[in-house]
Amino acid sequence: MKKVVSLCKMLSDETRFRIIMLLYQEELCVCEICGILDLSQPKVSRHLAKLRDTGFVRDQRKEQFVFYYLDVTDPVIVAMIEVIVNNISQYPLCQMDLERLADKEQFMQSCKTE
Amino acid sequence: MKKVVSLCKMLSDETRFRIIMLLYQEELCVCEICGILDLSQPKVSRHLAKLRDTGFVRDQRKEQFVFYYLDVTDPVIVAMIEVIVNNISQYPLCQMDLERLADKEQFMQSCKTE
DNA sequence: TATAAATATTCGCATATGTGTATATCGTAA
DNA sequence: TTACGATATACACATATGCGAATATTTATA
Repeated sequence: MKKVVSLCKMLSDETRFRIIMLLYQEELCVCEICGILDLSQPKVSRHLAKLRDTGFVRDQRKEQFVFYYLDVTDPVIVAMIEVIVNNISQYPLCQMDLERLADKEQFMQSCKTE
Repeated sequence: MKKVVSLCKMLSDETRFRIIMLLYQEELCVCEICGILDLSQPKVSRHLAKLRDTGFVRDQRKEQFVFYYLDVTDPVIVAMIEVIVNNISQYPLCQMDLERLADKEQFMQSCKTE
């Protein structure tokens, strides 16, 4: 129960909500997330830290970048997230994020992943 | 999006989480909820007010009692709640609540619904 | 080794949140 | 109309949260 309530807390902030939806698609480094969401790096970084501390994402360094990826196994947690993912078309902001994700190279002015 | 994020905020407090699970079953008056959850009346009342203000429950007076009931129509919201409801067996505290709900007359020391 | 890019963390602050206790309100019954 | 039961609200307080700005840290590279 703690875990579901905790997931809900993570989803109850718009920025983290968007991050979780993005990471559901694929792992991303911090600067990619900043670029896609168009948010400041400290802001993104702090939310990622919170997601990591509560155990919903993990990070892995690759050369100069730190990649974050979803780490959810509990079926209820997964199902909750998937309800949203499967209805993402209802959330224009998130859908824009996904479009920017598809085109992410275009939004990386700070870092050059490629 | 605001709405789902807002639902998550409502679910991110254990007391409200339990209340939502109860009200998914049936409408209940404040003193029944207090009795089942074994929590103080002001605490329950304040959480119900928050749920009402965010539009997830409504209330209706019947004689001396105020009954609260879930008012969710958005399919995503419903689906999110049902994910939890359908897995309620994983959450002992909520399951106890449901057992007490089935037996609710037994826990009404303050008010006498019957 | 010095520098720059990527990321994390600290600080100061404003606001939000949850709680117990006490009190107010409202409807019902006497 | 008074009293009581049911519910809502106010108050005071402690803690949590989110944020921008600045700074620290880490890694790769010149």
